[in-house]
Amino acid sequence: MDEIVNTLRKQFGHHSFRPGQREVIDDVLAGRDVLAMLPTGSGKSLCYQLPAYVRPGRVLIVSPLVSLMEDQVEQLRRRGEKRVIAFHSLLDEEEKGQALASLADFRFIYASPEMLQSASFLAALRRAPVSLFVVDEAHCISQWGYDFRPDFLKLGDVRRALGNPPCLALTATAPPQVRDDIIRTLGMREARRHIYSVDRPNIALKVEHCRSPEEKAERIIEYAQRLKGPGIIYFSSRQGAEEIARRLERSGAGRVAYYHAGMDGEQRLLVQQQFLHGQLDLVCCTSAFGMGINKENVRFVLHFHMPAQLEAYVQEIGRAGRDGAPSLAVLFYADGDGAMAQAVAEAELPHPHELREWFRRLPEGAGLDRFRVWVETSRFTDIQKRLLSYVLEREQSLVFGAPTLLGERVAAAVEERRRWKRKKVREMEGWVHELSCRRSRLVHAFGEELAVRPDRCCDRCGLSLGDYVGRESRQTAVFVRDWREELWNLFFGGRPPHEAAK
DNA sequence: TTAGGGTTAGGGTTAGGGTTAGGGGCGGTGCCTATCT
Repeated sequence: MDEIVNTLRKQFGHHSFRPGQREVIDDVLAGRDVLAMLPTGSGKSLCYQLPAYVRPGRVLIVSPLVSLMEDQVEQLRRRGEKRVIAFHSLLDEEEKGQALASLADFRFIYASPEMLQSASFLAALRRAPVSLFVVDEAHCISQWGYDFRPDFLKLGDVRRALGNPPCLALTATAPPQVRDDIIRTLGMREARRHIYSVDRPNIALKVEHCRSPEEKAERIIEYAQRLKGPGIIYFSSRQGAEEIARRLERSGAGRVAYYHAGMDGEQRLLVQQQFLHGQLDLVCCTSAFGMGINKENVRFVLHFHMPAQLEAYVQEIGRAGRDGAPSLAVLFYADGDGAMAQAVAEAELPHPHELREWFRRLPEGAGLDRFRVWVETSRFTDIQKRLLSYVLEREQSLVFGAPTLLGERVAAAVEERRRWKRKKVREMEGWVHELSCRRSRLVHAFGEELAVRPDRCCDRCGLSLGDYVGRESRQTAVFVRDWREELWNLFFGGRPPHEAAK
């Protein structure tokens, strides 16, 4: 038996690979740069975890969310791996110092792109060389890097600073343009691409046109009351999510909660845990409820608002039906939703005239440091400031003595981003107004042709909702457990021994 | 002599009151660090 299969059994307790894993692992072990697009729930993390047991050296995993890093660390520790650490802001100074001093002892090092901008962290990584550079959820490079979190775009420089170790980029949803962008940004050479379909045949697709937001609200409540749960309802505003959650609760649609980034961390964690453990039927949320929500049996995903791009839509409906059972995705659309999606998407981009005006007022002959101070003290929003700082840094080669020229450059970069976002919204709207099969249109946007059309495909192919209706599994009251049982479950999982014997 | 009640100081934790800036509904996504009663 070969060494790789042996490691799979010994370390992970599996007897065979899922589609794609073996091919990716072989290329990683051969030291090639790899871009892997594997469907959600296909075991992407195995693609870098297994090679770490076959080859010596350290694996650096760049991850977009602290909660994702923590999940992975916990999973590895449960499997008996002690040589694992996550670097993020929740680590206190002492822990951080100790870990930096003994970095060479770790096998898996998780970090955010922001942390990788820290000079001391990079220096420690250079002393304890990285043998594999992994970027998890690599589509964030394109989706967030150009405005929201520019440090994603600096990952190529980070990799270079670490001596260009082999690179593995992992994602579940990246259209061809985004794949090229990931490869370019990370400076991958002759990258092997392992691309699997984004299509999820067990999720039926439907769009409902409504005349007004109120009509949408009523329809959503009707659906939520009748459909088999559990389900997720997405909104583009926090207020909308809270409001509909309250109406749903009053209407007796089951156990409902809302979730968005405006809540404190503890509340968010509680809702997430309750949903995961089957104590909630419905979550009304913004896009904050996303990565890291791994629940097998979500039966439907509804959209009150249209997301600003197809990739986001695919990611959000992809939280349904991970167990493979029939599931439903319905998007509710009213005139003007496209404009809202655009407004939300563009809010973080500064207006071109505002930008030109700001640059016009700057004195001539200043260096990068002074520009930084001006950006900090300007009236742009925090996110706009970050975008400005990034573009300024990128244009360093330009003569800083000519603010108007620099202003034109920055304004042009921002305009390009605005055009890209508009194109994305138009593509999403095009899908909403599609007259023939929605599934083929969706996979087409990802550069695929639809091979097999499932029986329950989409509303354009004739879809009966009867299969998704029924509430027999829905509980009406919250099941309150004994506190001893609750505590036991929190600490050890399951029920206490004397309870289990009953 | 001893059990039991009361008092006090000191350490640790948490909830929420107080202060400030900026003024009109207007949307979403998260890292990080350094400050506070």
